[in-house]
Amino acid sequence: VTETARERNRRGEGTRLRADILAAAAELLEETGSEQDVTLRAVARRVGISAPSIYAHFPDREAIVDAVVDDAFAELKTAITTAADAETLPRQKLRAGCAAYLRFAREQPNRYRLVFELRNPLDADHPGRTIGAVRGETFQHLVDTVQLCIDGGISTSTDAFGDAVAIWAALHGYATLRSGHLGFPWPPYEQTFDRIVDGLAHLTPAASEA
Amino acid sequence: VTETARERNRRGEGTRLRADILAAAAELLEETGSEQDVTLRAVARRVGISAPSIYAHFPDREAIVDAVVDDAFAELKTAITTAADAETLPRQKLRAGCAAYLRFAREQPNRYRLVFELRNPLDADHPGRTIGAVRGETFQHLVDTVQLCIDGGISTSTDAFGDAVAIWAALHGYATLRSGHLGFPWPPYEQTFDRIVDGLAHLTPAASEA
DNA sequence: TGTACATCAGTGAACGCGCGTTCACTGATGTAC
DNA sequence: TGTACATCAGTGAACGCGCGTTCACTGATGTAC
Repeated sequence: VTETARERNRRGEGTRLRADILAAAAELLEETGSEQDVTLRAVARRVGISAPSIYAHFPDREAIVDAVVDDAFAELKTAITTAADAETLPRQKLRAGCAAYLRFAREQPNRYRLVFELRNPLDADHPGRTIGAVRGETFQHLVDTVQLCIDGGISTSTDAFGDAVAIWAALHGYATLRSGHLGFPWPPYEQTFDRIVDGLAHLTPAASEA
Repeated sequence: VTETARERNRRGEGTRLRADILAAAAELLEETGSEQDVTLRAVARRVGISAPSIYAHFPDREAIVDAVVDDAFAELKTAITTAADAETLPRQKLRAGCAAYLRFAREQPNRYRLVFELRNPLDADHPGRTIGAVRGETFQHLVDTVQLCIDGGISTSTDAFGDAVAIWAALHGYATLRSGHLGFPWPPYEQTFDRIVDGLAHLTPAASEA
């Protein structure tokens, strides 16, 4: 698979290559589904450069994958908060945020998986790789939204944090199983979504909303 | 890492090596966490044989991993059904089965992950690898147990299948996230378990049970 | 305006490695007579 | 009971491959004077 050679960057535009490398790595990851298949040489081939050129922008192969993960998580956070902020009612904020989460996982299943599964933030082999602040903030956003529902009287929950954990787990499991087991007779998408979000957030029926 | 050489099998006991290979592969998988690290040579090293010896028992490297997956799933199914069958009340059957599922995932997280994530039964590259009958039967066991709860009047659900899907997704998500994100401030184990099972199966409070 | 030159954005060849797989083989084990 | 031999359970060396990484390099681009 030979890619078209790319034009050499002009002076001072060396950072453009960095973005190209990241984009190629993300594509490669999404196509192969395996972090280990995102090889330095494969990335270079896709970008249209020689392999050593990558070392001007990343210290080693791992750093590329780390950067892809950081990018992906930032994108996920933006998708969630943007969707939630567009709504005003607590119930709709919660549902919109969760829907955005699932949409990201559905549209880029392998990139999603990498973020949550392959790159264990507490990987024993990589102690420096800690759970990013972005992750904490994103989860906190879910907790806050559940709390909004409680305060708004549309959730009978008494523990926003505990419910947020259950919702996150259920959404994550649904997203990964659904994209992985394509032959399973999945019920309509909305139905399972409703069961998970409404049920685990202890939402009262929608009709009761002011 | 040199392993102790093993004794040569006596005649007619060639199949014992097959079992040793499988056990070594399963261990290796559990330790490394990556299917791709279960190399033919690494397995051979661990068993204490030369690499080519494996070809007497498996046609290629992939076949070893496939066999590990089949073994693991059979084990998981047995764990679930055994736990559920030991109970008589529908509520306890459901809870015991789900608890056994989570226990398996907790004790052998990487083997569990391989079964549900890495080895997509509908992998486009391996069309012959279909979702085994064992998988269908195991999920059906969950559906049946939820139905038992409905029939026994301790669940207000009207759709055992749909609820089983949600429960499976939530358990799977909880299992994988919890074993992967060790730094997260997880609530007590039982609490999340209760939220997921009782909530998604629409169980009535335990006190109402006859 | 012309030109020497420093710098930048890369390249090409090479290294050692572990891998899956093949091939021809070996030596202990059991069996036929 | 003794022995020739077929079979079984493996082995050791070798292959070609793609990998991450290193090294010395090149040639276009911009700039100082």
